[in-house]
Amino acid sequence: MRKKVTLKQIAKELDVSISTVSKSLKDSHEISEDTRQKVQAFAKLYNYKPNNIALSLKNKKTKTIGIIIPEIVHHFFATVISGIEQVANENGYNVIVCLSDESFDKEVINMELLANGSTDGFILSLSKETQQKKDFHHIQEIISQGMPVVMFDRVTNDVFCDKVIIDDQQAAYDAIQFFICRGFKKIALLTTVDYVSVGKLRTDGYLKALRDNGIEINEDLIVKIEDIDNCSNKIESLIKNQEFDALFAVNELFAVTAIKLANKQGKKVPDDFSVIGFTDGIISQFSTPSISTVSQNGIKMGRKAAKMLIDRLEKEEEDELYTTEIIETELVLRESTTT
Amino acid sequence: MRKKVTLKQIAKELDVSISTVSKSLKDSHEISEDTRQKVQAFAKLYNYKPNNIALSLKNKKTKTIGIIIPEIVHHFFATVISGIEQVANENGYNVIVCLSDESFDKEVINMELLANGSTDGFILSLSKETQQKKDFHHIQEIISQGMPVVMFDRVTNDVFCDKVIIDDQQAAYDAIQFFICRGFKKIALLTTVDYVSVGKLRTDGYLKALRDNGIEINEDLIVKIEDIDNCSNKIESLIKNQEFDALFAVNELFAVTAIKLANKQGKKVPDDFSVIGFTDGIISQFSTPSISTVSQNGIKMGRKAAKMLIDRLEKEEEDELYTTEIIETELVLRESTTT
DNA sequence: CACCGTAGCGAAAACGTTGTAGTGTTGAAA
DNA sequence: TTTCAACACTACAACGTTTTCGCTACGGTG
Repeated sequence: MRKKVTLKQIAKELDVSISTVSKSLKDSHEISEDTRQKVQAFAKLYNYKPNNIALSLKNKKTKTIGIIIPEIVHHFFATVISGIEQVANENGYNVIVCLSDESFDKEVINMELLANGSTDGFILSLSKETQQKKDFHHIQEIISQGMPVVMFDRVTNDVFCDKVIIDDQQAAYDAIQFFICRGFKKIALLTTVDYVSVGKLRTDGYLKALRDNGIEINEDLIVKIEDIDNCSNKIESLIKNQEFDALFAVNELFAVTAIKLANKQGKKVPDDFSVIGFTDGIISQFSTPSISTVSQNGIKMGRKAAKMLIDRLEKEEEDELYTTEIIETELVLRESTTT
Repeated sequence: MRKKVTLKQIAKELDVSISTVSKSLKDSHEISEDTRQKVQAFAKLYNYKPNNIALSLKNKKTKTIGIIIPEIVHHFFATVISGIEQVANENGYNVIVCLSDESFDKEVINMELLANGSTDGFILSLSKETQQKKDFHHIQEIISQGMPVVMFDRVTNDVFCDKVIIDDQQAAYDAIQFFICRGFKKIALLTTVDYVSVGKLRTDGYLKALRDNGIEINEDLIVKIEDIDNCSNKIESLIKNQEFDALFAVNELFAVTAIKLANKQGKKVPDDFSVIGFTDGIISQFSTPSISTVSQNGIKMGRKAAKMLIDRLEKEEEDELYTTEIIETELVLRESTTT
């Protein structure tokens, strides 16, 4: 086994001081041509690479970004990570990923763990439980220690930091507006319970669009789903008992589930009603019919978030001017809407 | 801004030595009750937490696992990460994720970067390019430095280390056997080019099953796809020009694409032909018809891989006895196969 | 009074690195 | 002959932690 070689070992072997080795490898002009070459040759031979941990300790910089997300088995979050990783990589940063599993405690523990020297900053999306509790002291604490934080998608106004979001309300509004322009008036909504910030915003957009067009809001057409795993009966009863010509779902899982349940009842999308979902994931793309959707562009969100964080990390004077970037969404039309 | 407090600062503040502070916080009996309490109270007040980097440097352990995968926007890999993270978390480890983007160079660079002190070990799945080049020196190098490596899914026999795989050949064999038992004899295959190890193995399983059942192999029914983005014409011509009653695809993307293209030509799955895919991803679950598939259980693979790595990390005597764990697969039957 | 055990604390080394501040030698200018 | 700059190199501190070893003072024992 060939263990990693250190400066000290090289120094000992060549009978020079550690400083000389360090400087030689950095091509310092303080060191004679001769010694430099000797050291460099030796270092190359033994494949010397500086120890990151030692560098981190010395420089008080880890070149590592901490990512805290609710879960990774979720196409949107995976794309965001992908975007973050791209920019991180371009700038010589690594990413360390922690999953909160939608749990407040895990979110807190993970953040505190990473904050003790492991990362230079955070990019995070709040867990459901955190959003419900509205307890953000762990994030406040970390920010107050001077560690930059960028929040994305599931954010809160209670914390001052950089944020990257989409305009959820506007995006939902646009989707509904699209329906209305197509002549649909009875528009159903599949949404989450209100404490999920993005669900709430998308619901607001739905409501606003209806109101702006003078369409009466029918509470019977609005289904709020707490748990995706047993929502079937609620959706089924909507499809069976209510009359509507279009359906807007705040995520693609709701959308595809609705389509499947409609099929079971002999109703066809888009013939019997049109569907627009949210989040441009794999499901929307590959389901039959493929689903029209509000595309969130996770890659772009991730890239933007990483850029904001790194920008803040690399300029020394820290300003308190936090910005909120809004990533534009796009209505991607597919087979689930009639044209 | 309240910067993180260090032992030194506490020591100075309380006018004792650093050692005393350290020992007090560790409840050492060397320190008087009085001093201990004073120090602990102060530390709590200022929310002292030991610096991970300093600990890593001292202990030569980072409690971090490096994960190198081809891409993250891929349900299977995401589930594996999720599994790894679970076990890592249970054992006080963090995970640092690097994406190779299927590029050999990125794989090498990322590994070398992380190997310089950032991680205690690696869990990795080979990039396509690496499999093609068959160049594994970067992995060998890291293993020879005494850093444990666990490979999963896309592995190679040329490297000696722990591995977690599924029995790709057997799984494919079983799927084909299932078709044959149902009376299907003309079975088409959508697979990858041969250098992708898992694609090759699954193809082998297909061939073996046919041979074992005395069914002649018809090369016209085998389509090898290099690039998913422009494979449509190949698949279309298969569906149009060849006659077959069942189709086996080595991943779910191929499977769903085939179904969609069949629909376009007025053929229906499973009425015109049955389909079995590979990888139990979201697509298979939610497409219409939902797709029967060989489930890989990424979570289990991830958990197993993490367990193997951590086991090796936590026992000091290092043995050279590497094992290869085989995660059992499961044939999940859905709507794309007739019963 | 000499010796010893011990309670309570501190000094210092170590992990691997970098950068600043020396140190000693040489050769040339004054 | 003295002075001084240039050269080539080394010592040391620092990052934050843990741990071993050592020191001091005090009380008890013979």
